[in-house]
Parts: sequence; C-alpha cells; structure tokens
Amino acid sequence: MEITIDIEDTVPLFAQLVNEIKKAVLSEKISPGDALPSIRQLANDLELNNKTVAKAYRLLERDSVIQTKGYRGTFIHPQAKQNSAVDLNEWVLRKLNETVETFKKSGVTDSEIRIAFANVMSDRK
Amino acid sequence: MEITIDIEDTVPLFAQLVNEIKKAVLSEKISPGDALPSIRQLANDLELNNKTVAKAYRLLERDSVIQTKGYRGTFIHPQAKQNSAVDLNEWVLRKLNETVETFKKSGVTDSEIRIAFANVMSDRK
DNA sequence: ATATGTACCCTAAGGGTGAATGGTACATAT
DNA sequence: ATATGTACCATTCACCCTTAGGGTACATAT
Repeated sequence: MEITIDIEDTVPLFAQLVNEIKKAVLSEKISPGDALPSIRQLANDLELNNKTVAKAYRLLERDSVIQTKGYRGTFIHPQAKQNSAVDLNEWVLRKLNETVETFKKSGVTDSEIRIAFANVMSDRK
Repeated sequence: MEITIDIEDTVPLFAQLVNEIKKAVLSEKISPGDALPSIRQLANDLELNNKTVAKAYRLLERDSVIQTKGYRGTFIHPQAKQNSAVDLNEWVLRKLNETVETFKKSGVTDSEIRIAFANVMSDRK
C-alpha cells in the first residue's frame, strides 16, 4: 500500500489520507480483513502527527471503511468497498441545499440564514 | 421612538435595529401610518452607516412591518403589529436545527457540516 | 514492558468571510 | 435645490474556525 501525502496541497492532510485509503480499497490494493498500520506507525512513516492520522482513522471508521479493534489494531471493514463509494458529504450537501432553498424561496436573507446557522451550531453543547 | 443600539453587542447592528423597530411596533410606541425617519436621517441619529440602516429597512419591508413609498419616505405598515409577531427567524432556526440534527445522528462532523454549509451559501450567486 | 486506540490539555498559524463602512450615482417628485 | 429609496463600486476590520502539531495519560491485552 503506497500512500502519498503532499504537504503543499490545499487539501488537508487528514483528508488526503482518507482519500488515499479509500482509493486503495476501491482499487483492491487492500482487501477486507487486511490489517492497517497502527496510528503511530503510519504517522511515523508518513511523517505526520499521531493526531492527524487518528483523525483520518476516526472518519474512516465512521464511514465503515475500516474497523478498529482496540489493542488488536485496525482492519479493513468487510463492506469497505461499497462504503468507500458512498459519499456522505454529497448527501449532506444535497439535503442542506434543499433546506436553504426553502428559506430563500420565502425571502429569507443570506445574513439571516447564516445567523441562524451559527446559532444552531453553537447553541448545542 | 427611542432606539438603542449597542455596538459592543454580538448581534449585528442591522439585526438590532430590526428588533428594536419590531419591539416599538408591538408595544405600540409607533402605529400604522406613522412616518419613520429617512434612512439617512436615522443613520445620522444613531451614528450608523446609511447602508446598515438601509439593510434593516429592507428586511422590515420584506416582513411587511414597514412600507417604503419611494421619495415620499417610509411608513409603518397597516398590519405591522401582526407581522411583527410572526417570527420568520424562529421558523428558520427550527427547520435548520432539524436538518443539522439529522446529520449529527448520522455521525457527520461539525466541520463537515460547516464546510457543506459554506459551499451551499457560496455556490449560489 | 510493550503496543493498541482513545481522550484530554494546550498552542500557533492561517484562511475565509461577513459586517460595517465609504463613496458615487441614479430616477423620482417636491 | 432638496430629499426620498436604491444600486453599484470598493476596503477595512475582526472574528471564528480549521488545521496541525506537542504533550500526557488511560484501559486494554499481549
């Protein structure tokens, strides 16, 4: 599994890592059940911070592309291939667009939408 | 009509102005048919920029709380009181909250939601 | 003892963006 | 000439957020 990270790229490092791993899964360079390098190991290899790799792993697990088994390490999820294809962000984008569209149709201002959004995102702890 | 604007407040000036005028209508300090100060006049009195006041007036007219009659000035809308009570923002807040809640339940990150929101708000001109 | 993922604390840098403002101009009608 | 709302051009400022990193610590199980 060759993973290339470009620090000059505008795409965040953790996002690059997520994408690279999904690509590796889709192209079957890694298969379900395979063990992934440990967070610390991969961080060391790629010269990244532990937390950056941990963040990528956390997102990959949320998308059911990988599975962490505590002290036993991290493995490729059985349905990794299908799950690498689904784009959660795409769904969020569509849904959010619909909602905003409704507001606009009612004459709600961009400013007002932004203010409401800020409230929604902060008023919840 | 006494209107107080607090520049230290985190609430945007134009929003404060909108709220103050709605409050004045609800408490019947000003009544339908009354003339409002001109944009430039009010901006001068409150030491605000013309455009800030204009923005507030635009929103108030959208909510049918005031009526602008071109060169003749701006007046309180006949149904100002009812229309001051309906809170468009409240609706926006609730709807937006529902949507965001859905995302959170699916494990979507705050960051991802924010990014998606930023895209939705800018990808439309 | 060692390695796993994970959870906190904190910091610095940097970007992105909206709010507010300044200026100028226009058609309207007194 | 004066005043109305409105529509553009523009800039500055301040804030919030994200990213990425450093450090420390924990329960788990080999």
